[in-house]
Amino acid sequence: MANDNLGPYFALIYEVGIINQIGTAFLEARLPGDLLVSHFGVVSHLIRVCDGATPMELARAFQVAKTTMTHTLAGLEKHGFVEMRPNPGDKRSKQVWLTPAGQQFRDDALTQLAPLFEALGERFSSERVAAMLPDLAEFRSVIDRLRDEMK
Amino acid sequence: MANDNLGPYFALIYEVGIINQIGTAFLEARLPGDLLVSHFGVVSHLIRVCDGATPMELARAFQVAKTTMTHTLAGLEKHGFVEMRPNPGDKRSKQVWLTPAGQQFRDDALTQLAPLFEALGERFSSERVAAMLPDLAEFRSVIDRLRDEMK
DNA sequence: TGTTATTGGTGCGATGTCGTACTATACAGT
DNA sequence: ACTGTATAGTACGACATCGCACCAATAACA
Repeated sequence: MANDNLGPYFALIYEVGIINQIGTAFLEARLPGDLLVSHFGVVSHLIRVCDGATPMELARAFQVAKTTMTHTLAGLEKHGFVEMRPNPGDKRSKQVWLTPAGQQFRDDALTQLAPLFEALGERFSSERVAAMLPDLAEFRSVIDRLRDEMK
Repeated sequence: MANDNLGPYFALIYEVGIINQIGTAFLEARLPGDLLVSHFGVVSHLIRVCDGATPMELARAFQVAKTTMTHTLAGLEKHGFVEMRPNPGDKRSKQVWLTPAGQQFRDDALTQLAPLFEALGERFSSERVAAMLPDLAEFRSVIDRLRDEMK
């Protein structure tokens, strides 16, 4: 592959980086003071994917170091949004369970975010976004596997 | 807009976050020890877009805080990859100019990265990536403007 | 069963990023 | 010209993330 074809890959990395920056800043500006997108992400994952996940499962889901997830979970626990219980199937491990306060936090955040997505939807429809997702997800899956193989 | 349509937006943020994580880790693993993707990005920008850019232009291009760009540029300067000169048109400002060593750094990095993109290209063609770019760029542009308006 | 390698989680130090405050310069309105 | 406001860059402190080292528990295997 000649260097002339590298352009698109770098352009993708660039766009993804910028969107991530703006998106994170956008969301965090509408989240209660000391809560970050990472906190919101974990709570959402517990609701949408599976409650009672282990810290390692969460770290893998968000592709962050396990120490980072420990830190994020400690913050959520301090706010009383999650509860750490021992994992009945593995004494090394734990399970992360959402509390009612955690549910409430997510509901409130969604309410705060609603007007933002309202405005966004008028300029870039959710259908268009949905149409972009399969390719993005496949690309993510490809580099994810590539990463494991080159480990 | 009902909440059922929020899904795609969150999914996009999620995918973008993961791709950013994996992509950054991937690139950084192949960059000389203490150089980061942010350094590579700045040098690339100076080559591809415009040499002699001001720190603020760079900060805006990558959507990072200006203090972050100061830090990144200090690193590049310490390595002798860029040179800071006074901006002839504005005494508050500076200009960032690439040195031959900076050029060399970028060439070397691209060489290191080549096999990676080789492997990637076999599984996800640069044409497919190129096809994704217009929508991503437009989405980026939309949220960028939205951000300014809500400032 | 005993030994070794692997995995889940945490403590710790290093560092990248950010927000705030500050200085110097530029610009706008009078 | 003068005065208030905005902008470019930096210093500093706060903190999120990471890699490394470590321990406990599990898995692999002889």
